Amino acid sequence: MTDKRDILHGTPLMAGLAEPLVDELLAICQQRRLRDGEYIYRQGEEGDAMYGVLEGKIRLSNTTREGRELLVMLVERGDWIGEVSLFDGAARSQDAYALGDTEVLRIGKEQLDTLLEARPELYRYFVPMLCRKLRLALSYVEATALYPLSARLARRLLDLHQQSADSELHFPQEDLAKMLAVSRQALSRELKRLEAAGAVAVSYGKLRILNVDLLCSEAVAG
Amino acid sequence: MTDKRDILHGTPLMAGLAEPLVDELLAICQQRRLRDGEYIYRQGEEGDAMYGVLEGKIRLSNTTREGRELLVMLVERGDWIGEVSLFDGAARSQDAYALGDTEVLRIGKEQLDTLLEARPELYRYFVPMLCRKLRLALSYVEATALYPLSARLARRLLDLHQQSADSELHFPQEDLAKMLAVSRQALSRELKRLEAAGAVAVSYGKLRILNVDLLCSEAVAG
DNA sequence: GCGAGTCTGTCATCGAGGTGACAATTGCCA
DNA sequence: TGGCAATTGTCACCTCGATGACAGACTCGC
Repeated sequence: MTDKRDILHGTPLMAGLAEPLVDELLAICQQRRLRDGEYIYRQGEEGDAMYGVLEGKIRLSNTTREGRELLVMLVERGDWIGEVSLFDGAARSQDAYALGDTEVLRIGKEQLDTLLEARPELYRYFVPMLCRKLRLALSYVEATALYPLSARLARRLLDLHQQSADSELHFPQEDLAKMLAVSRQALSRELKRLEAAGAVAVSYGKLRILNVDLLCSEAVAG
Repeated sequence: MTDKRDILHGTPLMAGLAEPLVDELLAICQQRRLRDGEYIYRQGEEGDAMYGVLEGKIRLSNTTREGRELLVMLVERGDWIGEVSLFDGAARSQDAYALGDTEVLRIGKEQLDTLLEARPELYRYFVPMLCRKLRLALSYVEATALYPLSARLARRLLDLHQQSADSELHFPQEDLAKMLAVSRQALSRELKRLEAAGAVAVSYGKLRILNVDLLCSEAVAG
């Protein structure tokens, strides 16, 4: 229970939420356990709830009819997803599914609406969260449109490095490729380049950031 | 003055704002006239105000050191920009400059903060606005990553068609190319294709949407 | 310790779209 | 009306990254 509490007013979103509000939020949360690969929602569905990650990871992705996939975001402990559909009433814009066994908090639309009605001051705590996501999305738009793979990779590595506050990134190159929407082969080539330059160390199923400054200079090289 | 009033609680954002709040917002707005090409702010600067368009257009764009430009958004009457930097305190993520003679409302950071302090219920009206921008940005990320130029163009034309509620789009192909971050030549070729198919009519400095259904089918074609 | 499945490195081939160049067209203004 | 700048159409050439194929490396479970 202190667990849930930490999630709610720790980490990025809802930071600084007043204690009584945390309680009221906790009161409308249901805890749910998901098995690896289990879907939370799918693109195009109605949005009936938002979810916060307690433990494990959630993949947010878009997939084309032909099966090409874009990994929009790896959602980790303390992040919330699905709130946009609750606010604007429009359909889910991505698929969301668990990566490994995962524990989430679920807040249903009705309960949230009721709480927001009673406590409109809660709205303000969603603002920083939306701003953060908007900035992230805009930076992806910019990077994809204007910079070559080498720079985009460096940027993304820096993002991931900062986000997880860990120099070890644990996922296959395939996933990183899907984040950048490039082929695994092209990604592998770029990683080798970065490794040769001493910026990262690549090994089976993970990679380590060695030199942040080097990555920064790669990130701006045109 | 009724003018400003209409902008504030008309069009997409802050719709449904209660009358007294509109008054208080109007009270902290300064009206400003901009000449063609005049910059409102530049990428990397501190954000000290947000702006709403009364008349004319604002271009939001990212530019690389080498001069390649991405036209993130054409901001029109009733839209607001620059609010994200006020909320999160981080730097401007795009350049913003007037396209033609333009009239804007400016709300300074201090005044907004004061008003938000006094009237925290105002926060909730920013939420739909942020959601809308986030969805738009995510749809661009998705489209750029997963779909070929032909589909992205069709989607963008549909977006612009809906946004301006006008079947005539008045800007050179060069601008449309910068929105999609492709070369003018490639865009021209695609437009010719669409014209041959009867979806649009292309002429000097403008184009007309003729067949929305046709564009829709282009938009999903892999 | 062995085999199956996963992950990584590398190659040849191909296509979408960038680049540079140039002609044709249109609008605008003197 | 004539000239100039902006816009558009089109072409040849090139580059980046996709694709498909395959071999080697690593893990994990039996």
